[in-house]
Amino acid sequence: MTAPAALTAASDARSVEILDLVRHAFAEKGFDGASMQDLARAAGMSVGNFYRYFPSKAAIVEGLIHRDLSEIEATFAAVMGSPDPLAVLRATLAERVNEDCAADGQIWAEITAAALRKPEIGAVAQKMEDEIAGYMMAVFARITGLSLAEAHIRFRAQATLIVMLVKAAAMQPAQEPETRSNLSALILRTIDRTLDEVVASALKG
Amino acid sequence: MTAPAALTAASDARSVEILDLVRHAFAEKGFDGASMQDLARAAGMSVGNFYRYFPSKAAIVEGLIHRDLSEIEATFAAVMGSPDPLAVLRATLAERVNEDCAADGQIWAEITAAALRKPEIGAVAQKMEDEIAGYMMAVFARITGLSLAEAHIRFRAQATLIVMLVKAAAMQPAQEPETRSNLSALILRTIDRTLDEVVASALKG
DNA sequence: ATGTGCTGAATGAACGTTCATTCTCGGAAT
DNA sequence: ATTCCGAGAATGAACGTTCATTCAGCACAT
Repeated sequence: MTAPAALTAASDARSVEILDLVRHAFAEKGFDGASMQDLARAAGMSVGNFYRYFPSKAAIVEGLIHRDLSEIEATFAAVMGSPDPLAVLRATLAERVNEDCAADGQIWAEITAAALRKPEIGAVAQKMEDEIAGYMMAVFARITGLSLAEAHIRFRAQATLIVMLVKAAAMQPAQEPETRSNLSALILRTIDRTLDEVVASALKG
Repeated sequence: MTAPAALTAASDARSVEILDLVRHAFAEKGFDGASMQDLARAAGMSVGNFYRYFPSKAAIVEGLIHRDLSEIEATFAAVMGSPDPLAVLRATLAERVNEDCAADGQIWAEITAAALRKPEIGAVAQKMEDEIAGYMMAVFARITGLSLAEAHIRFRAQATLIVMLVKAAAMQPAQEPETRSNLSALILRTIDRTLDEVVASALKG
């Protein structure tokens, strides 16, 4: 039983490598715009071999989403593991909003559009956003001392808004540095206010 | 000279009709996903004739953007023309955030993605967002009594954030009605707070 | 007859996907 | 030490489809 397991593990590791190589090409040309030939070339292999790792184009998008999700999962694990989760959450969000990652924005824009268009991708993307909101609400529960269920009832909108803001910030096109930094600052202030509201609402209610 | 002008005018009117017919098909299949055959069928005409109105796919996207922009222009004209611009602006934004127009969200997602990918579309989209922000800043100048130039310096980020929030709200996927209305309410509260900040900042400084 | 507006079949390129084939190479047999 | 084997990695040509774009020809008004 070790042989097949090892094989799958090796293949999975390779898939992750391929996803990293392919990501840029996908972001640049879009879901329908990037051909399998393009993607195979980006991965440094032939078309046929490429199909051994991803049986379809949609599978690549799903792979990219899962990869992003597992990164975010790790981030939230760090947040939850820290002694001051709220501060770490704030810092993490600040970093994400301030970093000028055009590539991430491009691919998120593609995924957002594809999610609204193709139901199979929409389902995966929806699940991802739900899980992120779930992590965020878990942090809220931890901060406020409320139960997870209570936090889900009270703070779902806040969690969704924050995710939405981070996504929207990443999808913003390139601008003059000053304009951009003013906007980033305002977005961060908005996020901070929303977090303040979560804390305050818990103290009151 | 009247003949060509009339022809162009008639052709422009027809183009607008076609854009309305085509919009839905474009939103459903995306920029690369929608074929010229699809679009011609949606417009109720032959492929060849369709090319007489739009010589390329990018031209259609530009047309859609211009059409949206002129609608928004009219909306802002109404805002500026009213005796209480701030109240009308608030009401207009509330309406836009609450209306569940999945079609608009889909096409905005497509345009956002295409804008990040194709520079020619990005330029047009950027110009559109700049103009919208410009209208909003004009409203801010009117409300606060500041000069247009001063409003541009002070409130560009606020204007951009509000546009961003409205766009993001439209691009949100379908959800349970309660979740959705909670989110809409929070987004509106965030917009209102941003507008409050504009007013307050003007009183202070 | 002449001009005009429109059609939809034709064209060649490019698409996603498949598959017959070749290459690579670690270890079993000699 | 040499040969051979087989399994999985990799190839790229081929398939049927669909794409954007063009244009010869039709109907109809003048």
